[in-house]
Amino acid sequence: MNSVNLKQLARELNLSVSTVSRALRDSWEISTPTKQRVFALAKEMNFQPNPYASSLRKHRSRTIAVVIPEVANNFFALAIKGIETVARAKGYHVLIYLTNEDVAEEAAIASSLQSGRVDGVVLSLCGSAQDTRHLLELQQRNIPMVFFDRVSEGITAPKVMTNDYESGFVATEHLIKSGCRRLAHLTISMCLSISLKRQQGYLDAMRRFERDGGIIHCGSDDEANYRLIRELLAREDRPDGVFASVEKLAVQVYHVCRELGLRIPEDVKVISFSNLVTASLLNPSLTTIAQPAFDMGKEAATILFRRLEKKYIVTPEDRVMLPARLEVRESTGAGLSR
Amino acid sequence: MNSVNLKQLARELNLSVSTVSRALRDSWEISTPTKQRVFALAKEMNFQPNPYASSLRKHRSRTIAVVIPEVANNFFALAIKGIETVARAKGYHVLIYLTNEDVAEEAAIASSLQSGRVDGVVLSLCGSAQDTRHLLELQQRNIPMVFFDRVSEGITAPKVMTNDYESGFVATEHLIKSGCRRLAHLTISMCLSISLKRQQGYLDAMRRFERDGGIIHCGSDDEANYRLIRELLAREDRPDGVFASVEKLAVQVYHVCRELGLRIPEDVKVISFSNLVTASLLNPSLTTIAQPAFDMGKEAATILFRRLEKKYIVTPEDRVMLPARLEVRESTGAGLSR
DNA sequence: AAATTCAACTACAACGTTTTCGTAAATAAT
DNA sequence: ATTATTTACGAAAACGTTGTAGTTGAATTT
Repeated sequence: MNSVNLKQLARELNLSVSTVSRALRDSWEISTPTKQRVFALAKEMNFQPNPYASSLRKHRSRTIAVVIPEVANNFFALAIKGIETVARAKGYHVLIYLTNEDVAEEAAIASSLQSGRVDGVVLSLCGSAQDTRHLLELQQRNIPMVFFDRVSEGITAPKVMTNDYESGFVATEHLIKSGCRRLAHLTISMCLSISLKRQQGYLDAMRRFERDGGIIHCGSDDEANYRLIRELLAREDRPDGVFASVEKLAVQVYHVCRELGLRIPEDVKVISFSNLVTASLLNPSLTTIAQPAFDMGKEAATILFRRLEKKYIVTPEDRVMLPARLEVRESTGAGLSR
Repeated sequence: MNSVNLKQLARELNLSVSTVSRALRDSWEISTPTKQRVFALAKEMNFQPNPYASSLRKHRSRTIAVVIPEVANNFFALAIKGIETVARAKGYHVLIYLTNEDVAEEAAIASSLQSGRVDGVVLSLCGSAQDTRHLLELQQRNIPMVFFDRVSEGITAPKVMTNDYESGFVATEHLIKSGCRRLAHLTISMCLSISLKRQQGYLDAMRRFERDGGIIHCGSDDEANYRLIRELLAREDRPDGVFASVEKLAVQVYHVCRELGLRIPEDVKVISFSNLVTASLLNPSLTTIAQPAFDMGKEAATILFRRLEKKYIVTPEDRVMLPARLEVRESTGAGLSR
């Protein structure tokens, strides 16, 4: 426990508690010599104001929450880094909550955040069935929220996202232009707007270039996903191009291809949304759509702080779009020389 | 703001604030019918106790801090997941702080934690020069700490670590038995005990098997590291076996080898401490020493909570050792068939 | 019948800050 | 010289919860 408090400082200095408090906040009501005495003693006694007393009194915690589906994923890890960087620069603290892609956990977390523990929330939705009541309740408590990447269309709040539709289109187009005839799209959720947009980009590109192909609906169970992908690639009429909406699925495609003896890119071309640092070192290197994860985190946090400082008014159509980048590599046929 | 509080509940129920408080904590002093009335109304009004008032009064925040060098790294990401899992199960909240491998930032964070904001800290040291005064100060404030992976030898606190010396020895031995004659060890810090232990394992294995080789001291500047590694591998008498102490450096070895046209494992064999999920998919797949990151996080958090519940007495030599696993893959010559 | 115990509640202070409202002395304005 | 203003501080009331120390009225014991 930190036991040095204002009262002790005040006693030692023959001042009142309020004077010491004001002096420490550099109030103009306090004379310079007094301030100096207070600062000196506070430093000497290593005074640290009790954040809970302060939060209680001021109704502000200088703390935000980050709610994400998982952390062992370079995208979210980088986003956290972006958020934490901005937050610490602003003197805020960052609480982290993992939903593990489970809407029930997400709801429990949202509910616990109604207590006023945090001044605001940065979040990315989980992929399981989206009932957003728990988030609406948070919003009704006037706790500002900012979404990033996996946004909710049903909630009026700032959203930081990538150009998912275009990226889905471009990814598909790239597969087609690399010579694929039968495609498959591996998606992670039918509830997330980003998934639907990527999927729509895929479908539109397919129609535009008159190709065939289906959509495989994967979930959060890795083993089930593996079986689905294996089944897909073991079929007689297997696709010769696979577009994975998240890197986890692309990794599984690689494993399945190894197991089935399929060559990438000769037999199957692969492209994926991904922020893997090792994409270029994979065998073969993986063509990716890389999102600016760190910047998305930074941007989301920046918007949140602007809201907290009341310098920001939320409009219904309030979104920032940070574009993803296509990085062409061997898995779609580039530089086949080995 | 959450404006429904005990006072409002009490007024509504014609009870005193203290009775409502006790009823909600299910005290035996309150009759069952009263409790039921209180519970019912609390639920109806969606009452959430103010955590800051409670923390102020009880001198306990039900919050812990996790202080780590970085998050965009599978080891730390998994450790966070382990910590968060245990913490949430215990009803605790997790604050996250990134030191970015900078001891000054680490000190600033430690200092801010002296305020009593958290009940305890789980931490892994940064790799830059270790002056641990800031941590000792935290300890003097009676804030329990538990180290994991990058522990401090100078501080009496529980430590969760891997068998770094043995792993360093085994990794080196594995390179030697794979046919390497000239080795090199890439280390990240001369201040971290884990680095020194891995290095000592390397040195002892070298002496034991009578091989030559040096140690390259890398830092936190990626570009400088790249130059160091490039210089090492461009030399006439370059090593034919490289043991990287962290995955970041192994990835750079791969890049340098590409650039220089060196073949792995034919020209250079590579082994690294790493938790990369894609280790087996790299070109060639990377032989790793994998640490049980998730379990280390869980274990560290578990110990911390035992301390917080006073069910734990710290002894000077208080450490849990979770063994790392050697995963042999192509980068050290296994299964050369492609 | 008086004293004791007990069950079920209430009053109030405390936790450490911040903020509102004063107030005394010093200075300036009239 | 009197009043107004300014400067520099203090007293006390919040913030919402919890713990200690009562206070009832009823049940039990003596």
